[in-house]
Amino acid sequence: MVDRTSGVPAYRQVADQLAAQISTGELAPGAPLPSERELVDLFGISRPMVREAVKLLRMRGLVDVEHGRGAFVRTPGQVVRLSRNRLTRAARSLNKGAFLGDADAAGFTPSVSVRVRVETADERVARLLEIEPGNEVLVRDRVMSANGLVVQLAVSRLPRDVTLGTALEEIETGPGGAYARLEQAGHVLVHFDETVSARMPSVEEQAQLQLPEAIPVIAVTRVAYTADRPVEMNDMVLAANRYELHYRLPAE
Amino acid sequence: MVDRTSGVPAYRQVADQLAAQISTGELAPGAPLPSERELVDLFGISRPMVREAVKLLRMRGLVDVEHGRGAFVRTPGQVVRLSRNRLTRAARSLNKGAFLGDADAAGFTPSVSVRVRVETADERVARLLEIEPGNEVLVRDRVMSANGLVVQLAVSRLPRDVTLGTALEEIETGPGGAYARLEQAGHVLVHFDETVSARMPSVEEQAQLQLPEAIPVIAVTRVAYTADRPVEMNDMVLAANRYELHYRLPAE
DNA sequence: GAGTGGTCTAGACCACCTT
DNA sequence: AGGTGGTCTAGACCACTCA
Repeated sequence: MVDRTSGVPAYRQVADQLAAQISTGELAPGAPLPSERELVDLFGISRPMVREAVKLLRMRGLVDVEHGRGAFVRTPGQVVRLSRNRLTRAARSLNKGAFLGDADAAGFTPSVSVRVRVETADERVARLLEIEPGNEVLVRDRVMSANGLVVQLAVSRLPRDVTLGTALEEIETGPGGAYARLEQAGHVLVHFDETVSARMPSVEEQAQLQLPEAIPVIAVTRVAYTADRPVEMNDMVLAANRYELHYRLPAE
Repeated sequence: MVDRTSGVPAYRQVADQLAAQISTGELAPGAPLPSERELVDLFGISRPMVREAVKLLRMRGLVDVEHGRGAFVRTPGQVVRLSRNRLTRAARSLNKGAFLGDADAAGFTPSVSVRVRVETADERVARLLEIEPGNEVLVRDRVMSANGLVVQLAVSRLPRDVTLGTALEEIETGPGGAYARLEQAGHVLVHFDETVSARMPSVEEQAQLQLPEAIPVIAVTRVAYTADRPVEMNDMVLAANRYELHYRLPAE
């Protein structure tokens, strides 16, 4: 029953009580919440207010609702740690690209679908690749899956003059991946810049990554540099409930 | 007016139409949405359904609602880029710690409130610091503000044997910050490990960081290592609408 | 005081899942 | 068939903001 004198909205009281039961384990992961009609009777409030309470729990990521079945305490998924320092040449030469390498390490069956196209650089792309807006860039649009589940989206862009006449314009870049082809073409990589941010997914990303509610995405933009200039940028989008990023920094 | 035959819920149609107007700029950042009663008349649906539509826009981060005033298109804030490679010794010796250094770079007035206490290590802390669970750790709990606004939470923990009898147990660690004191005490830092993840904030974090709706936090756990062993771990929580992290990785 | 969003009721019917 | 959640109505009153 809710306390009508406290000034706290009834639906918040219900949400808080259920949240407390979840955090104590009284409602364990996977366990069903009482049905909405049951909560109506239990707390003596109307169904719209019960639904408001459940919606709060959904937004906090505590509960998943299945139409026709019920509401269930969310079970935390397993997090994969991505070591970003794996981009180094030694590690690269061993495998066919960063993602397939991670697959070996984490023990899942990877698959990648690639689309290749040519675009003209917009303001942001031009700035990151240090070229003129409107210049041609090769775009490699990739959807990475693990065990059939989409887990990562990546779009990489390269100045067209770097890719012309190389396997980088093909679907299959060959052994060692895109970076190997770049170095083969004389573009020796010196360092990478990675910019990491987080945000809520767009509706398209949420659908593609099959994200539960209240799960943000990690957006990583990586730029690969030779001694002279940037030769590739890569926009990655990862489900934050499945990934964490790991960096090792020297104290120098 | 909504299309009753499409099968798409009325509140979604309203949300999508408003979202479209926002993305085209017809409703510019800062502009007020029509009031709920106006939307009732405009679309011919009930107020609960109008509110459902507006709630969707809030959850997508498109709109901020102010009680008694109205709903307004959200204005994107300015993002501060944190260069993580600034932890290197050369950069460190120039300033009084990472946060105060960032303040200089970004041109804001910083302030830090610190609380110091002693705890016993739980399972996670023990694992990261490579000590026994139950061992004493010194905890430095910090709230960082810029221009009076809380922008960062940080909790760092150090094995007690490292801090005993040093300024690390004081509120003020002195010039160069905590890392300078560590090295002064003979703990020469060799490298840092940073693990980056993202999630929705807890209710406390949301309040403390004054986060708008639908803004995740970036959680960074940094561990500082000497040649022998870890000597500090630092759990940082950043508002994802205000920060991005930048890492530079050598291609080796 | 008039307008705004916030809370709340008591229903109705639909869509989905299970047995 | 009988349970679940999803959509929807037509009201009411409260809390906040601004002129």
